[in-house]
Amino acid sequence: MAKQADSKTRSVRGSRTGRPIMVLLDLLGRRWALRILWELQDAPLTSRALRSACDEASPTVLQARLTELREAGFIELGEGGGYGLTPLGRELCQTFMPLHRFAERWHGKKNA
Amino acid sequence: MAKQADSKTRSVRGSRTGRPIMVLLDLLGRRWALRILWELQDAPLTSRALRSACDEASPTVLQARLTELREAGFIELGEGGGYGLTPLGRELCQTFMPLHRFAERWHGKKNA
DNA sequence: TTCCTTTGCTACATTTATCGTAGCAATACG
DNA sequence: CGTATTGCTACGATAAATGTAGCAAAGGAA
Repeated sequence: MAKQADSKTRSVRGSRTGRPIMVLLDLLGRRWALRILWELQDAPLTSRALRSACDEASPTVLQARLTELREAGFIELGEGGGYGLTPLGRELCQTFMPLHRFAERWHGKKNA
Repeated sequence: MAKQADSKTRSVRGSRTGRPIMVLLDLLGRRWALRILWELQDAPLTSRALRSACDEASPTVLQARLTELREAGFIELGEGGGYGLTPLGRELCQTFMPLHRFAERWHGKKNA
């Protein structure tokens, strides 16, 4: 019931050095990855609720990102269903929290 | 000598709400976007040096990201050539700095 | 001038990623 | 049984990224 691309054979894509920061930047630089983490900050969401939160992004990509982020240890699938951040994932999101304030100021400057 | 896609007609892609944070997450969630900002942190780089720093990514995408990040006001093309962060871009990078430490710890936990 | 190098940037064909719609199996309720 | 959820997948169409090659402009030498 799973495809679950082999994380050993799958190349890192865009980061041939293997340096952790590059691997991370590459992983987070995929479509919807940052957004997914962002949407899970407040509370766990079911796959379908997450899809709604992400502007009805196609389930194909969402599922792909979900699998990747799960393999990375940032999110997990709860027992009663629904995706949530792991402690590690929560740490990661803390790093991006200031981004919100930045985005607001940035938007202001653009329309200045 | 430029194409410079019209930033008024181009849709936001993946963020139909228009909320600044979503626009930002979408912009940064494109291939090589985060990496480019990261590589420019230390010092300005020429387009070719940047390409080398980014594992020889294709100049097509790099040029696309460069244009987008420039329109966003995060980077700029210096007079004597070479791309560098704007003050705003530097602020943005400050947000991602802690990511480096996180990446190291993350890599450690993965191979635990 | 001519030659050589480097700059930012582009063309084009191929490959990969994502989209959008539909639907599956499993589970749970009635 | 039906009906509604859950996570997840198939598949054809479209958009994005790759890899190789090359352009025009600018700056040195000679």
